[in-house]
Amino acid sequence: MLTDRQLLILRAIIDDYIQTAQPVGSRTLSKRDDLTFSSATIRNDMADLEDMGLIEKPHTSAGRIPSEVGYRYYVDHLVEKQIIDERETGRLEERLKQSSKESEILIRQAADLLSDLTNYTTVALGPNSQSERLARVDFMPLDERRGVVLIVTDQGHVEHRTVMFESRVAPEVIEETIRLLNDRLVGTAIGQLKVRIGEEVAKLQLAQRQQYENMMQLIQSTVGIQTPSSLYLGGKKNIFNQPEFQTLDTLRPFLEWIDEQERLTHWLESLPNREIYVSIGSENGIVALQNCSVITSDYTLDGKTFGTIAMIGPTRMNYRHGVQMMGQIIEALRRTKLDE
Amino acid sequence: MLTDRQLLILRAIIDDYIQTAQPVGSRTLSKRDDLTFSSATIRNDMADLEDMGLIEKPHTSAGRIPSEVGYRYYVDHLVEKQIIDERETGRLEERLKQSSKESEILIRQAADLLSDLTNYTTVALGPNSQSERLARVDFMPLDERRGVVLIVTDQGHVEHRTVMFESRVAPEVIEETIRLLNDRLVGTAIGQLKVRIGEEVAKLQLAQRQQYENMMQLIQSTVGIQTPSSLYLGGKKNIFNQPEFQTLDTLRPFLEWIDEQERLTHWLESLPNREIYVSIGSENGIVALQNCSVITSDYTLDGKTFGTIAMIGPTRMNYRHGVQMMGQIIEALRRTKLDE
DNA sequence: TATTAGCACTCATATTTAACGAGTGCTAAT
DNA sequence: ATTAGCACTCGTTAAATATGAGTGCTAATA
Repeated sequence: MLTDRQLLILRAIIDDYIQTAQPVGSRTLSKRDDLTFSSATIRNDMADLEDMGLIEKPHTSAGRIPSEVGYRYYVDHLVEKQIIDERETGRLEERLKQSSKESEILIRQAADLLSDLTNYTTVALGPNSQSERLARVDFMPLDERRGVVLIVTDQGHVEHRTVMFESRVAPEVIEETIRLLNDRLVGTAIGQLKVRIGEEVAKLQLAQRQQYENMMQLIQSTVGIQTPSSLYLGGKKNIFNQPEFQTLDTLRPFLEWIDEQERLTHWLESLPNREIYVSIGSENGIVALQNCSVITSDYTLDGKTFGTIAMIGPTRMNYRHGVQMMGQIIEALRRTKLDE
Repeated sequence: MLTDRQLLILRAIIDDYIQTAQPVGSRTLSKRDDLTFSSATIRNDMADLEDMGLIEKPHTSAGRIPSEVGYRYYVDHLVEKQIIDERETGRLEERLKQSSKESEILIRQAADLLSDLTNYTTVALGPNSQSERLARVDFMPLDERRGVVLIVTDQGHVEHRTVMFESRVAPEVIEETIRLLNDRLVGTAIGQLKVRIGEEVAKLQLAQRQQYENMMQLIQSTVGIQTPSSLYLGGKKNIFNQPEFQTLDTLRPFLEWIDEQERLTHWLESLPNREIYVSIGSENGIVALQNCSVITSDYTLDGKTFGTIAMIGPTRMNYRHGVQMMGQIIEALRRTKLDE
């Protein structure tokens, strides 16, 4: 168990280190207004904190830096649950409102806003259309042999794909197929469409089947291709200002990792669904991010579940401010109305 | 005017420097099989080449490196017009064919291929939809107050935008408006749509105008937003392997510049239309690219004018190979059929 | 018993100095 | 016209040294 003084010292070390990125020595601490003890006393406590694994020294004659365990303790015990600052949230909401009504643009704006506020890099993942429901299917012929299949979801997202016929298909067959699909499949989750179309084909009478099977299968193959959820990266440049990323050895893995859109998407999708969650250093299990911490959260837009947003900074990130800002943005997004 | 020997030496210096990234000394050159002269002789010619501004020395006791003027001379006089290697082009065509029939994906694939072949970074700009022509407009109601406007171009590109009504609009009015637009505007360049809709509104009879004006203006406002041409970046990582980008001072401006999608698009769009063009060092006028050379070219896909592709590497890039590969890729794209 | 002053010791970083060697330019010989 | 020879330049590397921030321990103090 930590004494009050040790707690005070731990907190001071982390706060100081977060600001300066330099190991913190006992003498520096003793000069702080909130620490009235001599450097020797502080040294003794520091030795204890080190024994407990909360802080460590880069080498004998340096000051101490927080260990990952230390950060964990700090985040869990010393970062007070933030209360939403109404004025600030209102201001953010206002800025979001001004940008656009399009959800896509709103998300981008939110990511940019968050990285501006914190000076860290932000990744925002849009809604995964797989879970949305079919509102309508339509088909537009382009010429004799090509056409566009349109899929509209209940959330107003539209996807389209150009298809090519093997041979000419009668317009009536197309029309009838589309009508059939609309009749039977509206309300189906997009992710299930492929299977459901297969089922519908199986249900067809033999006579119908010959007519519609080709067309249906064509559509089936197009909806099978899942469009990746939209991904947006904000404030990528910010990393250049972090002292721990001033060398290529650290910078390169980070940049290479963050540029791999697909992997990034999977990673965000695989995060456990929760409100704000902080992952410290190697906790995230990603080699390229071993010196980074991540604050993630699912967010809702206009009250509806939407996607995931993540803030990535060095392990030595300002957790207090980061968590606070993340909370504000999420709240602002939640309050933003898409229509009015 | 350059003597034959000076030409030989200039070429050797540049070839050598392109490979090693190290200043080239007279003794190194004299050991080459194609240079039979003594180091002293070479030194004399080097001094002349330096007087002419074709090469320069980083400091007194280093070898020589090519100047921008030198590279220019090299590219203009010493890089022979490449002849398309049929076998190689065929192989590239094959690899493109395998990836997809979707133009978007083909372009990405081409960019990736080009950067793999050269180890430089590639930027590809897709077609600018502004110049394509309207094939069809359609509207899909989502609910009482929202709907999706769909715009299909003659090239098969589809764009969609969600619109919100101020008040309820009768389905017949919507239908009629769409019919009107399709009747009158099919074939119009997308870039002109906004103006043309305005003209059509003006032509309406007073009675009609009251009915349709709102709806038309709503559509007008959506087509006014121009979607940016699709941009694709390939082989961004390659820059990390270039010795001239091993320091943050050089790396950072490059990465910051290349990540600015909008600026990149404008830059590519502003390039003069031509076949293969080489811009050396500061010639491109971009501060962040002052140590880079760029090989650009417009390309056609399936014979149709399509977009622009650019290859960015250090000034010390392998121009011969770069130009050759660019030629091959462009030819392969030209031959690729979109439908069959 | 808890705190603090004092001091020897450690070790990364900065500074200085010296040695090295790749490359040049010039001169004189071929 | 070409080349061998040589003094000179200057960036790079390595070793030697100095600096100083910070620690751990011990003994004095409240």
